[in-house]
Amino acid sequence: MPEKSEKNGRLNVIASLRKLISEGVYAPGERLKELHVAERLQVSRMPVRLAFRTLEQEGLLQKTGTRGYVVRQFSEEDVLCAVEVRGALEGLAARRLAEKGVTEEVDAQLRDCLSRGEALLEKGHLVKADIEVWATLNQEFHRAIVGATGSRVIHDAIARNDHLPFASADSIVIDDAALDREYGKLRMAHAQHQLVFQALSRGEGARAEMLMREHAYIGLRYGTLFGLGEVGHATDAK
Amino acid sequence: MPEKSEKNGRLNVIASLRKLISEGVYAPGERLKELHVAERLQVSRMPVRLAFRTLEQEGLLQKTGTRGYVVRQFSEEDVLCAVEVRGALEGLAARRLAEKGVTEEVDAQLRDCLSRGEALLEKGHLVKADIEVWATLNQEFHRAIVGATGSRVIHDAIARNDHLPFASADSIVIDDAALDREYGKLRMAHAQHQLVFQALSRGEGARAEMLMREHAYIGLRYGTLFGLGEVGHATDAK
DNA sequence: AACCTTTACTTTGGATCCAAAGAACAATAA
DNA sequence: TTATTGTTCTTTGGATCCAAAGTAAAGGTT
Repeated sequence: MPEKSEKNGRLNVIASLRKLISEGVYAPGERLKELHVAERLQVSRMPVRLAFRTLEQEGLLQKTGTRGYVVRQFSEEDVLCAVEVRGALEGLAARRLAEKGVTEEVDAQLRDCLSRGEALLEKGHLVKADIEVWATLNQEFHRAIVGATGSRVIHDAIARNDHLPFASADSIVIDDAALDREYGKLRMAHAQHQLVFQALSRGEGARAEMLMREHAYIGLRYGTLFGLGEVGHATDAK
Repeated sequence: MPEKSEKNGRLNVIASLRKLISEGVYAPGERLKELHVAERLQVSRMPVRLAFRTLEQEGLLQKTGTRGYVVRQFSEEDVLCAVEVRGALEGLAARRLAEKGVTEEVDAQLRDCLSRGEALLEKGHLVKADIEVWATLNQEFHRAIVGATGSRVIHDAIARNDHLPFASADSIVIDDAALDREYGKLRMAHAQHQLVFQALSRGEGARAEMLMREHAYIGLRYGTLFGLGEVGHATDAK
């Protein structure tokens, strides 16, 4: 049972349902009934209906022709496509930012992200908590760039495509081998961030775009990056 | 008062509201109240609430911090961004299709669109009805390409970004000068379609992508294309 | 007279009730 | 025995009611 918001004691039905789906409680392909979900979340059917509609537009649910919703299932190709879509859009954002010029504030933000990433790398290895640190860091870096373009249209377009279940970092299994892989992936991602930052600073729009598009592929599990096997979950949040 | 659906006598609240907004009945920046809209459309507040949520995700409405929704207003830069977003995504679709290879069925579809475009051009001038013919034709061409990629993820990403009010062709003023401009624009668009088709047929992915991205800009009013003045409405639907 | 507090009203979000559409099942006829 | 039709039940969509939160206004106090 998901916890309610402290602020008003209300349950965020959308978030809860999204969680249930990404946890696999509602399996891909499964039919979702309003009443069933409502009872499970202890709310009435109305907020569930609203949530269904939202999640449909996010792409998590699919309206069946006749009636009702079904949990959408994603193929490996879907994952790759989602990554490419994100790359295309963030690439667009990067190009615009480079052409527009990086303000001092954004420059400082990005530099901060990079130095924090540097600090993480210097330790030479990762512990479990570092994963979360990196996720936040990475998110900040990307958000800063997208935000700095100043275009809500682009920002929203990216946000709208960032709801697929494999875009969450929750499902990483953390053992030593995984930490090693993560470390390698982190090194790569950090290097790419540096390059993107360089291109942005120099105002090299086309290069910034290209680098950002390439960078998106790191969302696929590192180690399977070049073979594209086993791409069930990406870990490069946002 | 919008007409109800013949099928079940029900009113499509989302479509009606979208129409009201694009017609300017609800002006950009205006606060939208559930009750007010409900009374205007002669429905209860519930479907309006559903519609608000949908239209918010489409980007037509904006949730204000405190409460309520506001009709979103789009700047000229927003229009340009939306065009570039579409270009980026359709470019992606075109590249994928080229790399995957065009099936005979899709090849036939595209050829059909091209020959119908050719027929339209051969007349040497346009009449009012031709505008609609071209709009359909153009839509078919783009839909065929996006559909042929076989990726719902990409398809949906494009669909989600195709709801902005300026993406509709309704607002073209049709006088002789406008028809002349449309004819010129049509020639250009047709030529671009031909090039895209060529690249697709040859399996030239990068080129197809580039051409498609460029083609997106024709969504801005032709004649103001190079100066980017007066870009309030685009006419290249879908 | 200005500011703070309290109260009333506006507006949104949630719950329950009702109607209609679709699906499943059963019964009857061929 | 199978197919078709009618009936019942499930499930969704809409309407109305209720509660809570936020806003505005009015009155009191300093």
